[in-house]
Amino acid sequence: MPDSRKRLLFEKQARIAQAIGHPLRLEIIDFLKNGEQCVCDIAEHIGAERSNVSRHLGLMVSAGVLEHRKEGLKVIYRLKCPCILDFFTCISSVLKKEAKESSRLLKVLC
Amino acid sequence: MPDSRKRLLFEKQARIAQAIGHPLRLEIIDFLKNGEQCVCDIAEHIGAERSNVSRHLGLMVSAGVLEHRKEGLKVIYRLKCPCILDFFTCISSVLKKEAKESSRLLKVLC
DNA sequence: TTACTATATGATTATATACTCACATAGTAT
DNA sequence: ATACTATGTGAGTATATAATCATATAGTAA
Repeated sequence: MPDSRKRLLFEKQARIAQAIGHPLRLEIIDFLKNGEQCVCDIAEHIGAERSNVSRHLGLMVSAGVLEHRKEGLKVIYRLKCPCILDFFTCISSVLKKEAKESSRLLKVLC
Repeated sequence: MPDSRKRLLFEKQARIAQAIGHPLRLEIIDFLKNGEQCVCDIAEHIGAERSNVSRHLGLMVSAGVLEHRKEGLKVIYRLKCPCILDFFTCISSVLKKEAKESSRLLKVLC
């Protein structure tokens, strides 16, 4: 793979990682794992302003993480690919590794 | 799980996702998958300023993605957990999904 | 000691992101 | 038509991030 193409790929990948790299957005993704939801229900669930939630949703759509459809007045968002949930598994491995280290350190100190 | 604890978890997870959400940092992680490297070799490989690379590395260490050790003058960085590489698999799934859609759209247009 | 190398970091600037408020739009209901 | 609701977006502000340059530190070698 040529260098310029590789760089473009890293940029695309970074965009996706960035799109999920925010606590509210992760909470939204976690909420949507059980099925599609409209903006106002998402906003209520995570306890944030609708306009703010709307922006976060737009960002995730443009990053290719979510997709949406209209239903009357409401706009319904859903995960574009359930594979995005693998992120949680992957992140958990990193956090577990960290937690193990902390507990090991704690044992040495006590 | 109580709400405050859940929020804290999302923040920790977001920090990790953010730590890999940058093209240069992804390139560094990709470079380190084959083994540990010192700062200057990393900087040369990705073609960026050492001071800049040093900051990116520090950021990833504090997010728990990398760890480092000293060896003489050099500081050697490595992946703290190879599981971070699963991110690439996960991201690829999202990108593939997107690519499939684009090609389907293209077929309709031509 | 001095000279050199690798790395980290303070200070600065530029840019990006997050959030809020106010308003516009679109659909629904009366 | 008016009134209402859900959503999106412009404008502004605050904060975070990225990059660069200059400098400091730490180890090496002469």
